[in-house]
Amino acid sequence: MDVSRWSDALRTTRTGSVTDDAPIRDAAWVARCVGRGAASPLAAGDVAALAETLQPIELRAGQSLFAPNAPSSTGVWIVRSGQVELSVVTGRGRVVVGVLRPGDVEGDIPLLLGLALPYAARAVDPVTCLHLTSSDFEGLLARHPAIARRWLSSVAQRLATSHERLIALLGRPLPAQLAGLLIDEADRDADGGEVRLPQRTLAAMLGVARPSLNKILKGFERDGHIAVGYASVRVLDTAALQRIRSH
Amino acid sequence: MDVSRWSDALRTTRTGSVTDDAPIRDAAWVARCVGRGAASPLAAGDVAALAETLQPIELRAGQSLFAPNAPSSTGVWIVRSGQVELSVVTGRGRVVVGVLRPGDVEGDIPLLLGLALPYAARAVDPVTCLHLTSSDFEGLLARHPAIARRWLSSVAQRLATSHERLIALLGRPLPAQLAGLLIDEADRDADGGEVRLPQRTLAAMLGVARPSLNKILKGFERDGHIAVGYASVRVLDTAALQRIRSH
DNA sequence: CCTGGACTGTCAGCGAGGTGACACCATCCG
DNA sequence: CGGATGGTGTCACCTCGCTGACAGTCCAGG
Repeated sequence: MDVSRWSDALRTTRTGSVTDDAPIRDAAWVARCVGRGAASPLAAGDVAALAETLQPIELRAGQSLFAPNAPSSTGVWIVRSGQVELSVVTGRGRVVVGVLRPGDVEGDIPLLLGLALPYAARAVDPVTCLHLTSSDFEGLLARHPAIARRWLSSVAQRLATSHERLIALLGRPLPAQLAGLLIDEADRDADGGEVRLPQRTLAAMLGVARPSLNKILKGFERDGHIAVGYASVRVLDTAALQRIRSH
Repeated sequence: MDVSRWSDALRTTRTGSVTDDAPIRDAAWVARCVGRGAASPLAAGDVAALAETLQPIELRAGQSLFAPNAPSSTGVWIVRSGQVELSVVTGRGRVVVGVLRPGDVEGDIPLLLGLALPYAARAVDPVTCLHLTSSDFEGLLARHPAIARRWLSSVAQRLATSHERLIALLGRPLPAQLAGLLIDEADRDADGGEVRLPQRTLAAMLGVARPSLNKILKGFERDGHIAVGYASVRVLDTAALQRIRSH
């Protein structure tokens, strides 16, 4: 069990060089990733303000970003590399709400609403995050309307994804659910089509027992739709999975 | 089957009186309902701009607001009274994504993202909506930062609700799911504790067969936790349901 | 190189929930 | 007032996925 706090994490220092442009590169990357760009382009000033406030943080595999129902907010996290698992322990075992990939944002909703998140965040593998403190985030939103507008797109996107997930889970047989999950996760993967998560986690994402999931997985593998490896699934035939997804 | 378009609906006219203050009342109501007020209070000018653009629309029970995957957006809907059901027909029957109550907003996400909604919206009972056209909505966001900020809170709230719903559904036995659903829906009800939806709809909200749901419902009724009526469930013992919800 | 911890593969038995069908009741509307 | 529509209550049968367990496999760290 990992009870480490984010404050234990290595907060990388950048005092080495006056001409270090890493902050600007990070800010530009965030500007590309968060929300839809077309709606509201960010001006140079917006990106510069981001660059000033973003703090890179490195996390080891297994380390936790925040605990469930943490009373005070820990600020806003933007994943730069690696995977972060959002999970809840319920009556019957663990449930995974989602897995953050590079470009994903977390921690802004509790700030906007003044509520605590019901789930915990844990690094699945070594992770680099960009971090905003609560006050920096509020300052950015208040002083940079373009950023606020982009953030609106970002949250809207997450809401649409969450709705799609609900639809994909409700009242569908397990093979259809799993096919949908594999398609979505493989699609979000950086290099094409590999889902690097243990079956235990995949099962928790569907709220399902691991043996049940394993049975379906092996079935897919026998039919040549996927290749199952150690803590990894590679999608070979997306079209076939799409057929299965629609029952 | 109802194939009516929203344009068929009665668009109530308000040309009768010069001193008609209904638009202002509606706008003030929207200002109270959409997003968290504390974060960003709306100025008189913001409310006035809302009042100018909000168009009241009446819908009969069963009428549809928009079809699934409608290519062009139909604008933003804010429910003033009545209930609107959001549903998808999947491989195995119908699934209800959510039910809109007074104060709920729909149709803004496709505008913000340029995507179509995968589900259909249908009035469950007679409904009054306030409607914003796409361009009016975009104008409001662009020219009124306070409204944009409030809208951000509104979308964030919906995202938090959607996450909670995922957690409440994943890997939980049906009685726990149903108890959670009844608590949430009764809580959102205007007068305390009655859920005015047919069992068919409740079943579709959980992605479950109606007989299964009926069995659990009757069990709850036998134990005195709820009273089951015609197209309605009254919650009598919230504490008992909460106990069941947590498995 | 070896050992511990985590992940995978599989099984038999069981119970929750799906299926399809049918009788009955409430409400609405002509 | 009487029929149409749609909601409720219930059943027998059967499938799917859960339970708990155990053996095999991978791999990081000492």
